[in-house]
Amino acid sequence: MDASLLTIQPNAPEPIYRQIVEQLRRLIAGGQLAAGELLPSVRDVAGFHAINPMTVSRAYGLAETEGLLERLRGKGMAVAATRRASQSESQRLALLEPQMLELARHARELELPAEPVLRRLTRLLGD
Amino acid sequence: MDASLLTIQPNAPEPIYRQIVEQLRRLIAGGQLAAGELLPSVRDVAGFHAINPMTVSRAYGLAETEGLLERLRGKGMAVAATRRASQSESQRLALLEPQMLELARHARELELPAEPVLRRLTRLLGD
DNA sequence: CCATGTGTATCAATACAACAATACACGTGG
DNA sequence: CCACGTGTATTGTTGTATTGATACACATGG
Repeated sequence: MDASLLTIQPNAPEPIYRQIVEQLRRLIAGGQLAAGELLPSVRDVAGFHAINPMTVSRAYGLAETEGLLERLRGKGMAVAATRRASQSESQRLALLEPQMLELARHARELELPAEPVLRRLTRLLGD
Repeated sequence: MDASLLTIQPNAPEPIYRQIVEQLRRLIAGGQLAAGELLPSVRDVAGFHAINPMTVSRAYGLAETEGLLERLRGKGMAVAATRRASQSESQRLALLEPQMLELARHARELELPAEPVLRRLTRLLGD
């Protein structure tokens, strides 16, 4: 994996270390990061995105606690071996549930019917 | 309008004052809050939701700066008269755009095809 | 007139995120 | 062997944000 594959928005309200963790969670669940695959070093990621190495380290540490990554001493961090394959579609869909719930609530507050929302999302999902 | 119509989650990462502002923006855009309608006082909202009155005041102040509300001295805050009617459907849809973009990005990271996402959202939108 | 209800200015307390600069322990690989 | 590359613990600083407690100015309305 290359450091450029991570999307980081330094100005977002979401803290950087959490952006990284949640992005890793999705990339692993979706199978874009295979089990055993080596991640870029904290210094690589920090250098590429012009952020502090300790911020990346914090993200990696949390991801390890969560069971997403594992430490290979002397090598770096790798996708945990327990993540043998990408999760089922329904499991991955469940990860989107909170966000979809919030979107539905906002649409309701805007008095928006389902149809235009779905139409716009169809385009955005590239279908 | 009644203080109970506002949904507030004190434990959410999103700060309370911003939850209020954005909710007002949508309720006004959707027409659920008509122009001229009087809002509940800061102390009413604060008391009902067990939060600090200053937090509500801050939200009201921001909403006024944004042109959503206007101050009626001695009366309280009311929906700005300039908001004569609910916005057009496309304008309201535009307010959802950032959230829909983020959802699409996450779905892509999860390698989820459009179909199951749209199917689930169709249910959530109550259609 | 004045008690009551508005919003809010002000100051303080707290928490958090990010950065900076080191230093360290460890394993790899030439 | 040993230079190098891993991640990380530590300490301190900075900036920002959120919330809270208090007191105040103002207009209403009986």
